[in-house]
Amino acid sequence: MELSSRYDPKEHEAGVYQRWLDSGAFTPAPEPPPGAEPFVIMIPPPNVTGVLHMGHALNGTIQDIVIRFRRMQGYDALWLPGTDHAGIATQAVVEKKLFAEEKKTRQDLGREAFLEKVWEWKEHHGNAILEQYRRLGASCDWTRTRFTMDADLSRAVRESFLRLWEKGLVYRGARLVNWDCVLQTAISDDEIENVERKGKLWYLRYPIEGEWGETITVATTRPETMLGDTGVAVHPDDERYKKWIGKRAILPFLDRPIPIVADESVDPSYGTGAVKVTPGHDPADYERGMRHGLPIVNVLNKDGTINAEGGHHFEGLSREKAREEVVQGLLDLDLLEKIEDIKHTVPLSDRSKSVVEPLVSEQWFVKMKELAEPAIRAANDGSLVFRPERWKKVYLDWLENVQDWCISRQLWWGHQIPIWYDEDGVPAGSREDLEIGSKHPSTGKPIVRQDADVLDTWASSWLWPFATLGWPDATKDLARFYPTHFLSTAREIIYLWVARMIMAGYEFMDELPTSERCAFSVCNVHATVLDAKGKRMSKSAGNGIDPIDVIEQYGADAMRYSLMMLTREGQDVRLAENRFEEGRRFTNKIWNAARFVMMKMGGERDEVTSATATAIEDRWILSRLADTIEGVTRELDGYHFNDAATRLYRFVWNDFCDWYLELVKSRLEGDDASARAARGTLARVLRDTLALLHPFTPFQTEVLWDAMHETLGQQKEAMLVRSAWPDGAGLAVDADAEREIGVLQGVVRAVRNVRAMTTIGDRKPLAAVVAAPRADELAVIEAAKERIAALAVLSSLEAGADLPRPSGSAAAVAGTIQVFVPLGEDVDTAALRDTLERRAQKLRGAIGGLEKKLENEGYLANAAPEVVEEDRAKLVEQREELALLESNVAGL
RNA sequence: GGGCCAUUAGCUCAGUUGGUUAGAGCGCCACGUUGACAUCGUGGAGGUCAGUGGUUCGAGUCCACUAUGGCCCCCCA
Repeated sequence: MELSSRYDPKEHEAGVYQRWLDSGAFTPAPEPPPGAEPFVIMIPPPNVTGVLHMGHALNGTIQDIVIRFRRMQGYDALWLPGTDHAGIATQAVVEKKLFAEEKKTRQDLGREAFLEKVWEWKEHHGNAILEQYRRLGASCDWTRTRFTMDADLSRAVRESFLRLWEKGLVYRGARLVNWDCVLQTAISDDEIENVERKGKLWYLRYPIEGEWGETITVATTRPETMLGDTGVAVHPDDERYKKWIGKRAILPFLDRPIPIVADESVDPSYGTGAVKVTPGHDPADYERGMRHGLPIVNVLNKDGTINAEGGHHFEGLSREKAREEVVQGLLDLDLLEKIEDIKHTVPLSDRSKSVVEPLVSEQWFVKMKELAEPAIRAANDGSLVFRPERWKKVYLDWLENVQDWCISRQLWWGHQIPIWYDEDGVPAGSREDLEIGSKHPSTGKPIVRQDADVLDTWASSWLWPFATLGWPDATKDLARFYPTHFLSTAREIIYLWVARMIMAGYEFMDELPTSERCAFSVCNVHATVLDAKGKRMSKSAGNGIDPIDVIEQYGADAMRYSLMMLTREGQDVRLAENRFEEGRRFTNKIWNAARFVMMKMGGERDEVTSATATAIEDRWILSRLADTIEGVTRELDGYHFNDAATRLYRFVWNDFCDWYLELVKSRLEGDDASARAARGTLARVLRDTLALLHPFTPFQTEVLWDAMHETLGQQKEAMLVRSAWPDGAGLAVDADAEREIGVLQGVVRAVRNVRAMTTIGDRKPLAAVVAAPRADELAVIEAAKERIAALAVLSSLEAGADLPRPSGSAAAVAGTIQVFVPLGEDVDTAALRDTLERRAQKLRGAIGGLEKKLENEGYLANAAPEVVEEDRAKLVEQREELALLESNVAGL
């Protein structure tokens, strides 16, 4: 195979991905291989309306690395993909489209026809984001792709709802909920964003009944809600108002007498110390109203306009208009005491960005307290581990204070609540659809309607880990792949999704032993991707980087590698587009190193192991490889992606390319034993390196894997995606080799150092003299003479224990070794002296510090003996080095 | 009000249980390269580790407080 000198991802990515698909590499074998443990990841299902953003790219890369690593390790690995129907978001998209194209609303079409439109949209556009995951290289089992509105998942949703209903954990009640007036649905607390805004505090005067001219002043940020007031509350100990407790105020405009009650919850120091009580439109007032038996008056229509309860003056006005009118009206009646400018937080709906109105309405709720208990236990007993660990606290705080979950939504797109009513409104839950007119199962009266609401989207996604495997049926997949092992997600949905999945696992997988019901055992909370200025990337801010653009420009592998180099353990990352250069440079480096190895494979080669290798550089690189395999495996086992990526980077670039390839080049020409061993070593290192890199850069390594087998004339046992993770067989860490190459590197660097400090230049061959007083080091240098000469560009190398410095030479120091290099006529010795003197000065500082430390009795008494020993040895070395440096300066 | 995270080289970030002359990549400077790679090689300059105080023989690392930036929860009618 001819490989171009640059790696061009576009040339390969699509083809490689297709070959993976064709080979079924991502799909677990029908029967698990003997002894293979399952390893399962469930993708956080993106919204069907979604477009891949950097967060997806990051999280997709993390999951793909884990699943590819486990697959190569021999696990029965499954990464199950899918999408979420995303009730509000999807309905909004289709409604918008419908209006833009046909000027129709969903009501114009009616429920059934509208839902057809949504399905139509889903069939056309619903797979876009999954296609984008493929571009990333995601090794999902696409044959198991699920959608939360699929028939089987819908059945699971219905089953779970009815089980909770039958257990009494689902109830219907009139409750204060957060109402989105634009989308006209209830939304949960978790879908609200509180935003600080400038606002006003209006002081309203309410006349006291039967006390001519007396008023009580209340302060409010929402004057229009006074139309729904059913009381005024003051603190029981507030001297100013004690006299009014038990009396009634008269609500302006409506002339409704409302009681003045005493309530501990009122803060006498805020506002006037008197609070209007609007149980229909304020959560705190709702509580107060309940305590004092105050009636609930709802003055808002579902679209946020004032209803008949608000009186004929205001009926039909929008919230904003009503506010103006109320204020003006009070002004006219001289009942507006004053207006203050304040800052306060306003609840906005995540979806519509409109101000959320608390209002009382009939909704379905799930009792959460009981469900939360096992989920709390799971985190405490280690069944569920968070990475980073600190998210455990966030998770527990929420669960320990969890509120009942408002699970109904007034939408059309979603799982309709499986409750039917007879003519008296008696509900019946049913797993099968009940026909209108059929008999109610308990009352026997005709069924007249199904509950019109649908369930919150999370009511399906909390079942994701097992509903996707066939639950409630006892399928083979469910038995084989549940519980799952690794979940990676964004921090925003720890409450919304993560906690609920854990709860659902314990609640619905009750046939399993408790210890196996935790839906997943590791929850990885990945980094948030910020832009170069440290702002969150978001569509609305327009500061996002499109991963597909990055893939087009840099390649998927480069993007993946860059992301792994940049993000560490969930620490937020600032990302500018040029950050992807790093990954591109690295993938190109790998490409060219592999290309070089293959070019040199033109002759015989021998199998080489740490035990059979003789050449020092072969022993060394095999030692480095052994260490790298061990390290990368350990880091990936611990989900330390950044550390694993960094180790690979160092190994490939520094050890292999910068040193090993340079050292081995000259041996590759002939066909002698040395050349055969060199080729064997290269082949071994390349094979294992490609395998280690594969989870990070899957496309490129697969291409090179192919090319390598072709070049080596080997029968390929499998595509890389299905090949075994390197086990280090025949490799061992070789401390002697590492030390010896260290000596060699020191001498080479010393020569390069002199060249760089002078104007000698890198190409002029030099006759170097090396003084190495230590016998072991001298032996290494003698043995590696030719290699050192090649790397340092030397015409000759004379080495001895105590060689004198040739006149007219400069010296560089590597530990106790001195390297003398002849200086040309034109070398500026003064500048050289300055540089050396600066180094000597730095070293003197270090030595001074060490000396002081070693004279310190406290240190000697308290520090670990080996630490002290190390410092002593270091001091000796540094003194020697300094002495050498000083003599060099003097000898210039 | 409560909590979490960050602050280390011009930029983006490492620095594992307290003990190296505090590191990497980019950028910068110098030198080099028609045989794997200019998406390259070699070397160099550049940091009072946000501040103050404490614990300790010893603090980038542990504790307290402060400052700046960011995030989350609960609240004020």
